[in-house]
Amino acid sequence: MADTRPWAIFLMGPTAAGKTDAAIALHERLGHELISVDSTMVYRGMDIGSAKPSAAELARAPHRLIDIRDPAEPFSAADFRQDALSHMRQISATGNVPLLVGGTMLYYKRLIEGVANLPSADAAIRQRLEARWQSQGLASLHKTLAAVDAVSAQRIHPNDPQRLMRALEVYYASGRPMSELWAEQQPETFPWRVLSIALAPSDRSLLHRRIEQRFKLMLEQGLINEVGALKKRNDLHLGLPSMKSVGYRQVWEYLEDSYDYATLVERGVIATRQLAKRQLTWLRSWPELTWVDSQRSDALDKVLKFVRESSA
RNA sequence: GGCCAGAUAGCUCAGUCGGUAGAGCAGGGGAUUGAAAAUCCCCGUGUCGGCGGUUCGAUUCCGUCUCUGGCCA
Repeated sequence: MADTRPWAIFLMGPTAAGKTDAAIALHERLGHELISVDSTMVYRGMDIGSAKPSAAELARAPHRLIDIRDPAEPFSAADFRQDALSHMRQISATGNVPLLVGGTMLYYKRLIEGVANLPSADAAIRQRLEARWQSQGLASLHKTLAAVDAVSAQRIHPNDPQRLMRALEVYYASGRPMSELWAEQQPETFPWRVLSIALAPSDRSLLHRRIEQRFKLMLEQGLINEVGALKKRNDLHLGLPSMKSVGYRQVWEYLEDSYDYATLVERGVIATRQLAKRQLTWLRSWPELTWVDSQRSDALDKVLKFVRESSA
């Protein structure tokens, strides 16, 4: 039976591979409407370090889900899913094609596969768990989890504070083990036919060079002032997801005199390389993915041609 | 020029009372359900600076040379 679902395009790839330029080209040439899939570009005032499209670019090619949160506010994969689905429905209803572009791979994953019916983050519970971690150690958290949710305790590594605390948070907030709530999640058919494209350089050392150039460019463009302004607000701190972002965290530490300028450059570049590596790990196992080598001079044409032919 | 301290993994260094060596960082691979640009797991052969000597055996001890710091002239 023919697949009658509307098309959606996922334009994925590691940081610094040229996704934004390709998305703008697709918007201008084929009329696709853009939805950002990026956990850092959602924050207002975080422009340079997140490599957010410029105001001029956004005017030419509007991106949804950019600048939708203050850096002090939380944003989650579940929030993303809800927002993205709503925008995708709107776009498809007008007969247009939603083009999702960005490098936050978990967001794509949860968008397609759905999320379990879990309680959302609870600051009070997290604070309590954090305090217990500090006073009694991680092993104690793992032991507690094993008592209330053996399945999750088995799955989560005892050294992984974030996931241990999340599993316990779910238990305390809902009174039920996270593994049970996961098991109740209904498998669903994603209401779009997805064309997945990975834009990435075939040569890792080239990606590393681009990452270094781009981080230095961000510093020239005023990244330190950008972070300085956020720091001056006094309500932000390194514990927030926004301030843990690549580049922001390192500049923050530099501004606190944790290290000198040369070290800032080194750490920023390293953190970005490691991010790119994790993004590539996601991509390698992504089903039905078409790779386009971003270092080819005709990479943009390749993407356009592929999209035109595949989703016609 | 003299004296002293170094020279070991891509980097910083530990170590071998003589039996060919291991941490951190970097790098690579993987996981990934309301923090995900986060968080976590796995992966360590390298003329132990060169050349001689002693020794069954030298990266380790001795000599010498080279280089790099520091101090003295």
